[in-house]
Formats: sequence, C-alpha cells, structure tokens
Amino acid sequence: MPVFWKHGFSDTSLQDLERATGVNKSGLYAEFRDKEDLFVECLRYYLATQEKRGLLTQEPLGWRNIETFLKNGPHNTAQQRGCFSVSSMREFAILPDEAHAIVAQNRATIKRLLVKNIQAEELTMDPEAVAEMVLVFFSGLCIEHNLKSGKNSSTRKIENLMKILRGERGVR
Amino acid sequence: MPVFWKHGFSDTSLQDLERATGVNKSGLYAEFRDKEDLFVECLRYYLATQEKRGLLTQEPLGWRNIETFLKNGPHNTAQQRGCFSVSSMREFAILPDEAHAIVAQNRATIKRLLVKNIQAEELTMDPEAVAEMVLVFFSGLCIEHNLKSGKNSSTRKIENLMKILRGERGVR
DNA sequence: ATCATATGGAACTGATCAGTTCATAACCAT
DNA sequence: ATGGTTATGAACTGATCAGTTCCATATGAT
Repeated sequence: MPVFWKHGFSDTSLQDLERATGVNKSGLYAEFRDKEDLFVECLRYYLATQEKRGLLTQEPLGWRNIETFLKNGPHNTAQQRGCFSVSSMREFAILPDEAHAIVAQNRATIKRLLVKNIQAEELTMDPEAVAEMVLVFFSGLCIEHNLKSGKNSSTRKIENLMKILRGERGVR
Repeated sequence: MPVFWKHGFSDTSLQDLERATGVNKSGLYAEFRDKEDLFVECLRYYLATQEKRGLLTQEPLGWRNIETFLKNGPHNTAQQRGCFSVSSMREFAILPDEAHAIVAQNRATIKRLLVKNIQAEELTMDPEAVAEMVLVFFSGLCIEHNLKSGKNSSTRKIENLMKILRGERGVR
C-alpha cells in the first residue's frame, strides 16, 4: 500500500511490490488476480484501517471531532502523504470502476459522519452544506500535503477554517 | 498536455504523445530533452494559458472574482478534469524538482491575487488567512472533479462557501 | 519414514517502454 | 533546377513491463 500510495498505480512495478511485501510474484498472483486487483485491495485495506481510527465518532460529537479529522486525517510521512483515497482520485481515469465505487462509498460514509457532528452543534447553516464544504477542504488539504509547505501551514489553515465554522468572526 | 493531464506522467507513453501531437518521436526529441522535460513544458504552458484567462484580475476586484475563479477555474471535459497543476501535485514524488518549483511559484501568484481581491472587500478577517483557505478549497474542488458528482454539486459547494465568506450567516 | 500437498524461487513470455540512429524526403533560398 | 538545411519515418537498442510456467523445496498428516 505505501508503494502504491507514494508512486501511484502506473509507476509501481511488480518488482517494487515484491520488494515491499517480501513476497514473490508467485505468491502475489496466487492471492490477487492482477495488479489492479492488488491496488483495489490496498485501497480497501486503507479505508478499513482509517475507519477504525474513529476520528469522527468520538463522544461528544461536535467541532472537536471535525478539527481532529482535518488535523490527523492526512498523513505526513516520507512514504505516505495526504490520503491514499484522495490521491487515488487523480488516477481514476486509469483505475478500474471498482476503485471509483469504493472511494465514492467511503466519501458518503464520511459525509454522513460529518453531518452528525455538525448537527450536534447548534447551527443556523444547513449541516449537509457544511459537511460538503468540510470534505472539499479535507481533499484540498490532502492533495496539498504533497507540497513542501510544512505542518504549521496546514494547521494554521485548519484553525482558521474552524474559527469561521465555530462562528467566531474576526480571525485576525 | 491533455494526455498527461488525463493519464498522468507514468501512464503516458511516447506513443501516446506521438498520436496526440501528430509529431514523430524524432520531432519530439528534437524539441524536448526527454519525457520529463516535455511534461514540465506542458505544465508551464498550462499555467501560462490559465494566467491569461485573468479570472482574478477583473475590475472591480472582490468576491465576484473569487467566485468566478472557483467556478470556472477547474475544467470539466472528458480529457481534462480539474486543474492540471493540482493533479500534478499527486505525482510530485516521481516528477523532477522543476515541476515542484513551477507549481509552488504559481500558487504563490494565485494567493497574492486572492489576497488583493479579499482586501478589496471590507473584512474583519485576515486576508492572508482567507486566501489560504480559498486556495485549499480550490485544490479540493479540482481533485474532486475526478468524481462523477456532476457540476451542480460543485457549484452548490462554491455558493455555500461564498455565502459564508460574504458574511451571510444562515446558509439554509 | 513416506507421500501428498502447498509454498517458494527463478527462468521465461511477448509486449511495451524511453530513447537513438540513420537514411530518406520535403523544403527553401538562390 | 540545384545545393544545403531541416523535418520525417522506420528500424533498432537494451531495459523493463505484467503475467505465466515449472521445478525444487518445505510442510503436514499419517
């Protein structure tokens, strides 16, 4: 998964995957139909492990969960930057439909969780609308993790967004 | 450029580029050092043409320009989805440093233009902070253009963001 | 200890990759 | 027309690609 994550589908060779897994081609092809299948299963695994982190289900629901989601959702190691799912979106043109379906379904789940957390706060805005915006913001943060802009930059942006969402006007 | 845009660097072959340009390999290599160089020049060309659209320099400066930037910046044809520059960010790990520098510089320019437009409005918030948020939002919109979520979805998100930015509370 | 069954590595397939070479063909000013 | 330049086409590198085959080596049960 980290190899696909960093290099993308096309730039990852079976040789790379052998090295990364320590499993020979024979073993890989015994377990997975082909390279596409292997990628899709990585995507599934990634989303399953992310879901287990439960960033958006901590009680009490509310802004705090959303801030944690934005701050700790995207990864920032040398091998894994941003979100594997968001990165995969850039490759949809060359990925099987299955990948598209998996990502779309996961995004729907996240949006539902976001809505719940927003509803927990008392808000005049439509929770659906806010959830959609937060998700766009999350996608943007993830893809921008590929820049060398440092972590401070990212947290500053998140905190400014949260100030607005929390209704505190006057960011400066 | 459209081929690189849609398929990414690694999944684009010289044969694809011959077909798309109508120029033979000999001609391509006479003009460009290698595939990386060709990609970088595509990126340069893309950003130059985008700059010429002047989405953020129409007078009078203000929210209207920013809304237009968010709505018309990302492309939405079969071959070209989102923004070539944002899509390229996902591939930084396998792209030459030059690509990174070009994108970083262009983003700095856009941020500067965003700040100018925000300053034109009277705002209690820090224009820099708002500009950064708008840019993250733009990146998110671009990468999400790879989803099949339709144009309505995108414009709705933009309009909700603009409502918040314009200070109209109560989106619903 | 023996045999059947998994699991492993290594060699091989044909296709495609980026990049080079070179001979031919088009072109253009004189 | 002619000579010099430039662009083009096609063949050719050596490497790498995804995927397959096959044999040797473990492994496990009896």
